[in-house]
Formats: sequence, structure tokens, C-alpha cells
Amino acid sequence: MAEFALRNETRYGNRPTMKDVAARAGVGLKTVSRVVNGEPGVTPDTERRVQEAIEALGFRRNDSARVLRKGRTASIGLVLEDLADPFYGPLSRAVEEVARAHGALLINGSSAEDPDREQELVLALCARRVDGLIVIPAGHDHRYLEPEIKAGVATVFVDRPAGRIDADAVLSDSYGGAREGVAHLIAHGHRSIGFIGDQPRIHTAAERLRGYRAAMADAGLPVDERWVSLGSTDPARVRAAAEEMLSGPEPVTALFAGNNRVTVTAVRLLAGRDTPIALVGFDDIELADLLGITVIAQDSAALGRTAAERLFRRLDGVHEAPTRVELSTRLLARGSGEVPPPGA
Amino acid sequence: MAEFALRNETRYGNRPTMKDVAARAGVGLKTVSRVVNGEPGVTPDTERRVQEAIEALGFRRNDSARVLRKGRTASIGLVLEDLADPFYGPLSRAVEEVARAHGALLINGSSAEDPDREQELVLALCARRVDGLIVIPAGHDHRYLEPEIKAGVATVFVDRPAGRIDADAVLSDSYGGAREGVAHLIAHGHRSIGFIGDQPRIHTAAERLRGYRAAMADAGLPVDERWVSLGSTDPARVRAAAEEMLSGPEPVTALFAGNNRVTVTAVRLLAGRDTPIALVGFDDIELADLLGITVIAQDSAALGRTAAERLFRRLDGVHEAPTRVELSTRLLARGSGEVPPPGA
DNA sequence: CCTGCCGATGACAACGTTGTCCAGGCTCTA
DNA sequence: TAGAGCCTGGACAACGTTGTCATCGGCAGG
Repeated sequence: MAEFALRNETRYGNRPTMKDVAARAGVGLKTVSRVVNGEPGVTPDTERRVQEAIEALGFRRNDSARVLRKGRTASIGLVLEDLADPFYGPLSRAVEEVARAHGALLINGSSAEDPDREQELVLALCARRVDGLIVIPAGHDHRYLEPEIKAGVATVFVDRPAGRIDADAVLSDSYGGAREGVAHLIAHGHRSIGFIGDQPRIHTAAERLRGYRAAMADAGLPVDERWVSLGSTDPARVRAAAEEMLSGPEPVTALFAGNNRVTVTAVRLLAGRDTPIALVGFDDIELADLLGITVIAQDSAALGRTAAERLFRRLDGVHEAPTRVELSTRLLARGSGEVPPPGA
Repeated sequence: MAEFALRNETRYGNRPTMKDVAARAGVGLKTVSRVVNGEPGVTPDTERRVQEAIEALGFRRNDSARVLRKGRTASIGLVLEDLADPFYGPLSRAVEEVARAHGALLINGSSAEDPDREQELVLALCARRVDGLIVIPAGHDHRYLEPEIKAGVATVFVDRPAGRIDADAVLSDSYGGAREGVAHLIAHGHRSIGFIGDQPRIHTAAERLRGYRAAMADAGLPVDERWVSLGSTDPARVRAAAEEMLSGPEPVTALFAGNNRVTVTAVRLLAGRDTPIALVGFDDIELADLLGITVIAQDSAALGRTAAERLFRRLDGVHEAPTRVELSTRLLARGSGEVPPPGA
């Protein structure tokens, strides 16, 4: 496990300190501190002299020292899976918005869906003494966080629950959403429906598959196991899986895509075919309205906002048992999900 | 200007320190430090005892104190305009990737295109003593950064140059890209081409407009000022501007969209019309291939990577004059830009 | 057996800030 | 006019870590 090591070759280019400012202004150290922090008890004249010295020296308070002294860093950590995934943009932005409202900075990093990297990142953030953590977990065992949580690091999991510890979680209703989406396809006459999802160890992928099975069972439809494919969301894999379901003796007439990456690949694939295949995807996609893609939309901004608000509530000292919140999803019918099966 | 204030109500839940570990292991403070940092000169037996104490207490080194002592924070700041804009996802991810390779963490925030907020954020990051800064500037006067840069905070601007100071910048060739895109439309027979862009005070917007004018001039075509509209990228404004250009006595037969947000709105608008209008947009968009949108693509990941690499080169002590790098763009012809004018 | 050396270990100061507490000078009142 | 009380300003310790330097014990060589 690589280390986030500090280098010790160089030091700051000798930044001025409060001591320097004090010397220049001809006042005591603590007086400078008072001025910098807007504390009362400084004559206007003294304050002016100090301000001038600050200006002249280009002094900027060293928050590292401040943090060391005060114990709080006014920063929170956000660990997500991939900054470049459009799903996380609004989420991350919502978190930042809330953090800003609470005067906190955001430190973030991506786990790239690798549990080791997630742990490495989280612990690096804890070493920085972030006040709180928002984590989209990649791993399934978060017991390594126990000492941190006990020590007071507020922690909220988003999009997927924590593994083997009891912690706050803010999720989308993957099960319900998938169930609704598949039921939608069934309602339009489909009886053989394929499901292509992410790796089964990912909680949302498993939940969505569960929703698929539930919808099929609700309708009394059997599920041929060749219709179900979980695995990486690599386009080649998804494409191969879809092609297999669409060919053979008993091809599916509709596809349910387990997340946005799968949906994109499916759309590309289906665009190249002559017979129309129905498609419903989990997650909304930009321009999906123009392409007429029916999706189960989750509100990723609300996910982030809810998680961040919960985090700050905890930081404000609210003590309650960890809770799990599930935000509901919305079916957006745009055409691709309303295609009837051939011959219907 | 709001302050990123530390709260002082509570302290950490009393985390164990090296002193505690030392006491428990029955060794000196410095020995613990040595073990934690993997320094040589510790007997295997002593090391084991210390490790056990660390484990038992759940000790985690306090990097704030470490930073205070060592002078380097091993973190860099990234200030961008909007985390939710898909253009910045890959950029931000690329920066993170490079930072990670150098063992640094990323602290980031959005300016929301507001110069005051940009300054506030940048200075908050400087107070945290980030080692370096990557900034997508919203403002046009960055003299406030001079003391910081002088004090050794490496700074690289991305996407837009710095204002009123001499600093590194990594840009896309907005001028050349727009010129190529407009020339492409001209080559397909268009003579009246509309340009809809972002606010003129934004450098890239101005450069792209300059490219537009250059291409028109190259072809000896006059520019009717009603064909040019700069302003907010709010969909309503863009829509209104486009509709005005497309109606009236002398409607344009093609549109050049100044950035991804404008392109999206334009695509929506044009999708609702019966007569085809040619469109070229600056910035690529996901699924643009399926929609057949011709774009001038910039490599936002390369932008971020290049900037971050430059930053770390400076942090590694390389001293050279600030430079400006311009990355070239690529025209991706997908259909919408190859539509001929009506009657051609 | 003594000297010198080396490797392991710990004592101590310093990093830059803030909280506590005290000193000195002022005003106000009895 | 003296004492009480207030306001301003500064000295000092502490936060948790790391760099410097001294110490201690053992071991090899004389």
C-alpha cells in the first residue's frame, strides 16, 4: 500500500508568521492573533498598525498550526469511485455546496473501485484529521474505520452501504427502481427480458438484479439464467453479453441495463440493429431525452446533499443511532422502454 | 467574503498520540516516531512492541502536526468552475491521478464562475498550506496570488490564463479550434453562420469568437452582427438567441456552439425543427456520436494531466520562466456539421 | 581489563497558532 | 483622592510531531 508521504527536501519559502507581523507592528504576538481572528479587545489604532504589517509582509495565517491547536480542521473527505463518471459530478457538487455552507473544505479522491485504494485514501484523510467522511465504498469490510468513528470522525456512506460495521448510509432504492423498470417492460408485453449489470459484489448491482427477479416473479414469468449477466462494465464485455442474449434460439425482446455505463453501450449496440429491442436503463444520462431512452433516474445531487446534511448534523453534535435512508427513483418513459415485442 | 472558519466547540474524541503509544509500549516517544515512519535503528523486538501498542490503541499519526513540523503538506488544491460540468470530470480525475502518483492529496472546490468565490477559495487553500494550486480562473485579476507564489506555492492555471500576473497556463487552442470548426461549415457551403457563446469576459469564449471571425474573414465572408451572441449559457438565453438567428429575413443556415452547454441546448432546439440546420459544437459530449453531432473536441484529461505534471515539476524544484502551453483540438465530423445549406 | 566505537534509544527544542492568565493604565465613583 | 472595575496588551504553555544531539550498553581490539 503506497503511502501519502510528506517530502522533506524543502520548506516553505519562509513565510512570515504572526511573530514577524507582531515585530513589524510593534505589538505582542497575541494581539496579532486577535486582529487576524477578529476578536474584540484591540484599539482601532493598534488594529490598523497590525493590518498594515500583515499587508506589507503578505502574511497568511497557517491553518495547519491552527488545526493542531484547535482540534478541528473544518474539512471533510469525500471518497468516490471515479470523478469522471457523470453520475458523481452532481453528487460531488452537492456535497461541496453543503460543505461550503458549513464553512468546510472538501478533500477528495477516487478509489477506482479498488478496496485497498479506498482504505488507503480513507486513512490518509483520517490522518489529516478531516472532521467527517463521505464514502462511496468499494470494499465490503469497513471495520478498519472503527477506531476512527470511535474517535469522533463522522462517517456517512453513500450509494452503497458499509460492510460489517453499523454506519449511516444514504442510498437509492435500487431494488424498487429496477423492479419498476422491469415491470414497465412486462407491462408493454415483454416476457423474455435480459438483465446486464455490474459486478455482483457491488451492492447496487445485486439489489437491481433482485428487483429484476422480483418483477419477473410478480408477473409469473420464468427467468432463463442466460438472460442474466453480471460483470465488469467494460464496453466489450457488455456488448458480448448483450449480443449473446439477442441471438440464439430464444432471444430476449427487451434489455434492462444495470447502470449508466451499461446503458450507453447498449444504446450504441441497439442503434446498429434493424429489429427494435426495448431498453430501460438504470441512471439517467445527459441527452437521453433526445435519444428517447427510458430510464430509472436517481437523483444523485439529492444523494450527495442528504449525505452531507446528515454528516454535518452529526458534526453539530446530534447523537442518534446510524440510519439508512433510501431515496426513491423515478421512471422516465421516453420511448425505448415502450417498444413492444416483435409480433405484438 | 465568508470565512472558512474552524469551530472550536469540540475537540477530537481524544485520539491517542505517540506519547500514549510510547507509554503503553514502554519506550520513548521518538522510538514510536521512528517505527511509524519506518526509520532505521529500531530492534525488531522493540518494533513489535510498538506495533502492538499502535494496534491496541488505534493510533493514527496526526498529519496536521507533521505538516507543521515538516513544512510540506503533500496536498494540492484544485479550483474549478463547476464539478458537475462533465467537461471537468476527466480533467479533475487526471489531476488526481497525477497527484496520487506523487503521493499528494487533492483538495478542491468550485468557484461557480464567481471571482470573489475563486479568491476566497484560493486563499483558504493557501492558508492550509497546500504545496501547489491548479486553478481554472473565474476572475481576471490574480495579483492577490503574488505573495503566495513568491512564498513558494506552485501555481498553474488551466483552461484560461491568469490575469495581470505572469504564471503557467495550460490551455486548449480555442482560437484554432473554433476557426477550424467554422471553416468546416464554410467548406460545406454555408455562408451565414451563427455563433452562440459564453460570456465575453471569459477568455475561451472570446478566443472562440475570434476564431469564428477569422474563419469568416479567411473565406471573405461578411459577419452580420446579429449572427453573434455572447452571454450566459442558460438554456433559455441560448434558445432565444438561436431562435432569433434562425428566423427573421436573413436566417443563418448553420450554428457554431461555443461550448458543451450551448451545444446541448442547440441540439434540443434543432431536434424540434423540420428544416435541417448545420451545427458544430465546441467540446465533445457523451453520446454525441450516436446523435451525430460534429464537434471540436478538446482533451480535458490531457489538460489536467499536463497542468498537474507541470505543477509537480515545479514542486520538484525546477525553476524556469512561466510558460503557456496550448493543446490542439480535434474536429470530429459526425453528421451535424456536414449538413449542406438548404437549396445547395 | 581498559579504550574506543557503534547501534539503539530517549530527552529536548522547535514548528505557528490559540487559550489562559496576569499586568498596567485608564475611568468612574464614593 | 483612593479603590474598584474595565479595557488593552503581552507572556507563557500547550497542541502532536520531527530533527538534533546526548546517553547508554555491549563488543572488539589492544
